[in-house]
Amino acid sequence: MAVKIEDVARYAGVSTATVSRVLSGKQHVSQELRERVLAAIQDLNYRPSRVARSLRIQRSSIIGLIISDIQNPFFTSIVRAVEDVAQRSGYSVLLCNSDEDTAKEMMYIELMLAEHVAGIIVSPTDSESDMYLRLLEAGVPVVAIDRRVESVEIDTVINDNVAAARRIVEHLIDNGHRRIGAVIGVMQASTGYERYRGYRAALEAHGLPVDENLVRVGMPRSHIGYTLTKELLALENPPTAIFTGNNLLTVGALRAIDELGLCIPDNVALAAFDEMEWMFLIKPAITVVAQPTYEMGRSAAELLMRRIAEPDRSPQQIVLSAEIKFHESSMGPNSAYRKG
Amino acid sequence: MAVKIEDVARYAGVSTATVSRVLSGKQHVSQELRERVLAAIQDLNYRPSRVARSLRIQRSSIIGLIISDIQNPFFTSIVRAVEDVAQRSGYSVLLCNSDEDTAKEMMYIELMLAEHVAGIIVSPTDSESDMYLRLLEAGVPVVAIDRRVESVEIDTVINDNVAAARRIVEHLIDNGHRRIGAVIGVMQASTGYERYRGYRAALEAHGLPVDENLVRVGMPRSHIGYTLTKELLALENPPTAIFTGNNLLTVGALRAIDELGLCIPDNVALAAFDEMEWMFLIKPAITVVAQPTYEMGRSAAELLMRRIAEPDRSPQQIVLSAEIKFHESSMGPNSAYRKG
DNA sequence: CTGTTAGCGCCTTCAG
DNA sequence: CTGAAGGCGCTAACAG
Repeated sequence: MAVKIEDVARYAGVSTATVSRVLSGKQHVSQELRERVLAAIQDLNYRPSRVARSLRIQRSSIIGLIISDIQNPFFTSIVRAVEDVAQRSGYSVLLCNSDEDTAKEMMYIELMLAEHVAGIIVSPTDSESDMYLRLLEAGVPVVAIDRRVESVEIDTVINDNVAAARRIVEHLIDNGHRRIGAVIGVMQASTGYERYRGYRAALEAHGLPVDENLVRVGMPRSHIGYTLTKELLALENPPTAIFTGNNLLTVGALRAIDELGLCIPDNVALAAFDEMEWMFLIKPAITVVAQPTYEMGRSAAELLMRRIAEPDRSPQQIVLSAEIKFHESSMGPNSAYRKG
Repeated sequence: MAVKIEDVARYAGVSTATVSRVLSGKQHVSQELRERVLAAIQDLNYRPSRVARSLRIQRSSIIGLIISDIQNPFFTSIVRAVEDVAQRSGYSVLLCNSDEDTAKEMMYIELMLAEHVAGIIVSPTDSESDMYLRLLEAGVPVVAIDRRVESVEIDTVINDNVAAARRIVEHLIDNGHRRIGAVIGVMQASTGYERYRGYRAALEAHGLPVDENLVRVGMPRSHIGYTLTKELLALENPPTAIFTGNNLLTVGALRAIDELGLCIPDNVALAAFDEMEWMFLIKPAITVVAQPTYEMGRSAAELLMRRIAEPDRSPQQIVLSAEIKFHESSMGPNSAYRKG
């Protein structure tokens, strides 16, 4: 091992500068020398040290990605998208899980600065932190994803949760539902609150009353979804349709409905925020909001690449819209979907 | 920006060596100087460059993780586990998706060597490649995860697929099933083949015939699972139970069963390899093999840490066993689960 | 215990 | 178009 640029230069009978120039391809090198160098690289199986390069040019070929938890299916697509884009542009991805912990997130940011990363994509834990200001001052391109940062103007890519929730609830309304329940995530995360707002907006736009008794809020865990759904369906006058605002809540809702021996959508319709479309695969009768998570990651990564290439542009906010998916047949009046 | 060790040294009135020693904590520094240095670090907000350090010591604080696809739920837990362990030991994780593509995997390995990573965890695409031999020769610790490498003796952490598949099929047999179908992943990946072997072993151990007509093999995609399951259930003499060897295949199988209006487990029992236990959450009547994916990742990462600390030990194979999960009620002697 | 010094491997002016 | 030479920021001998 340890074949370095100097070895290649000596082997090819040129200077290290020439080898470097051939490698970068930025400057002209005579045909002959170029070939000799290329041959030498081949012969010696030379692999330029990215570490040395990073030190020299004061920037690594790594981009940092900070999310709250890779085990959250929502983020896996984002990670994948970021990796795809990064790879295509010659960058690698350093992955960190912040667990919604501000201190951890700060630590990781410090780490990335120490690694001289070319840029950072972060799903911010704290919308008010001044951490991001310091990052910008450090001159590192940063893109926020999925959530807004209030304290600083920063490049951001988010999903239009309000509109998506509104559209899916309107879809239920269009199919004749008048009593629509909601099982949604706690409101402290902006996403939960925004989806609740979308739900309300849909009802109000259609002149339907908002019955707070039909709205159940809880931590996004499947057993919570199960309990809340059972509560809704046990009401004297239960909803004919339920909107679930989160993947895990949907899992629980499905179990509850199954257990009660009810059919979807004949006995009760279900419309869900579903990052993975897994629920949809299993029960096509469910209407889902397919969040453009991959798109979000791609968009964020591409924006970051642009910022790395040309910094000092004014920050940009990209708002993506989600897609509603459902089986035509399963929502019509004569749906044949049966329970076994 | 750009506050370096020299600045700290000057500010504290010491040499860079002293600062370095304080930082590493490896050597003794007088109380007074140590405090002056610490204060200087604080005052100047000094952040040591990991890049320079990596170049100097010829090894970065990064470990590489190569999996086929982070979007595969099986790998997300592994990634998370690796990240947890790495972080605890002061390392970061460089994540790469090989997409089961040998060329891509090789490229990533090259990349990691260029980044001077401290070690690599890889889910090998090709069990016969000599790529890993070259890695070992390069002196970089490597741990294979989830799949074996045949060509080289290498540290490995895998799941006992044969035993797990066998046990879950035996569980079906214990509950009275005699005609058990299998929907499993293609055999080129060691996991698919091993699960098939486990299936056979269970049948043979109980003196049951292996009817190859009841074994369907395909790519691990949900629509394939759907088709294969439909095929099985359309047989003149269909199986009373089905073993699915992969998460996505299970998704498809569930849809097929649902669509045919069949109940689990009354009409047809389902036993599945299920990394996420999602199927289980949705339909508790399914018996699942809960693979210890997080454990696998943790185990692999810890092994790697050990190898980084003390290389030149003879390779080790760690085989983890999976856990069978099912609802007592649905499997008990009086349960509807029993056949006939 | 502390300071001096010589690189780690590469890029990039600056001369030629 | 090419080569020589000086760091990038840090660590690890080696002296003192």
